[in-house]
Amino acid sequence: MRETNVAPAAFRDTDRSLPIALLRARETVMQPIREMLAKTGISEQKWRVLRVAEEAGPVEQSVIAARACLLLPSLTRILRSMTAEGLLEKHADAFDKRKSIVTITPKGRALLSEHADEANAIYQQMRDRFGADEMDQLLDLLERLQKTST
Amino acid sequence: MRETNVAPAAFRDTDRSLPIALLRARETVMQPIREMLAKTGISEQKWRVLRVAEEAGPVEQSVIAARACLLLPSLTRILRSMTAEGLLEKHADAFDKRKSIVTITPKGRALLSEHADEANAIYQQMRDRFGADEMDQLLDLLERLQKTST
DNA sequence: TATTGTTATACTCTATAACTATA
DNA sequence: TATAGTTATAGAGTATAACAATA
Repeated sequence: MRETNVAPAAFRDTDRSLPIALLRARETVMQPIREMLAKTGISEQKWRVLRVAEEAGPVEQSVIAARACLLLPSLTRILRSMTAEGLLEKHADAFDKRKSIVTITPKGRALLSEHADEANAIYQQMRDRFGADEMDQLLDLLERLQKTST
Repeated sequence: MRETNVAPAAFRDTDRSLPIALLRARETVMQPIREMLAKTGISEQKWRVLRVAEEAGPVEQSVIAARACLLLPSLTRILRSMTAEGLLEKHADAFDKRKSIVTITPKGRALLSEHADEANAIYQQMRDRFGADEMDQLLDLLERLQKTST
């Protein structure tokens, strides 16, 4: 199946290592986005939380943590500062008081809106360079990977 | 071009956001690998450095930093502990004394070899679930993305 | 002057465990 | 007993700037 060369460790090239390839691709893709976020003063993680909160509507924290790829203790801290900034609101779930439901505020939405054009322009430029078909294929495959792994 | 809905922020679904999709995919893919690395006691970052050092042969630190997706100050610290552990060696470049060349040691190779089978088995299982064609397509697309972005 | 790598620093995230309160 | 989230803590990475040595 795999060819075992004279080299002691029989690994694929790192370009064909899925975790490494995903990381490198993400670093590349994030570069222009980081420049944009630097201007907003908001961190990558907070940006993800905002995106997820806007998309998911009022949801419990665990859902946000999972979808924004953050651990709950990290999210607790992040939410503390984001609610203080007025970007999000938290309130206890009426049916299960253990849960706290997070909702994006108008100010949070406004922050997203302010940068929507620039963010979409960055995406569009990447799509143009990479190719629209390739971009769609890549996103499809990433989505399918998630589904098979669940 | 893009449709502006009633919703204030006109963003794609986060599933179709390339940075978020890449991050989620990576988190999923890393799960079994993290379990493996936990047993070795080596961190994700060190594992990447080892993989890159083995693949690239003796190279200067900047190359390792770029290929392992680490900043130079982080790499400096990581290399300090990895050379102390005897996994890597560093020596000044003969032609350009500013550069320091990093080389993997037999002990470093041995560490990789010890886990090659398990790592490859994890990869194979993922490939079986996801589909061999899909996996190849995904890796091809990620590689092409890197090239167009350079 | 520019480049390679180191050091210093402040901030943030990660990972884990122990804890509170609800269920 | 189990679950949702918080707190505490240790370790590590990020990001930036200032620096030393070399080119």
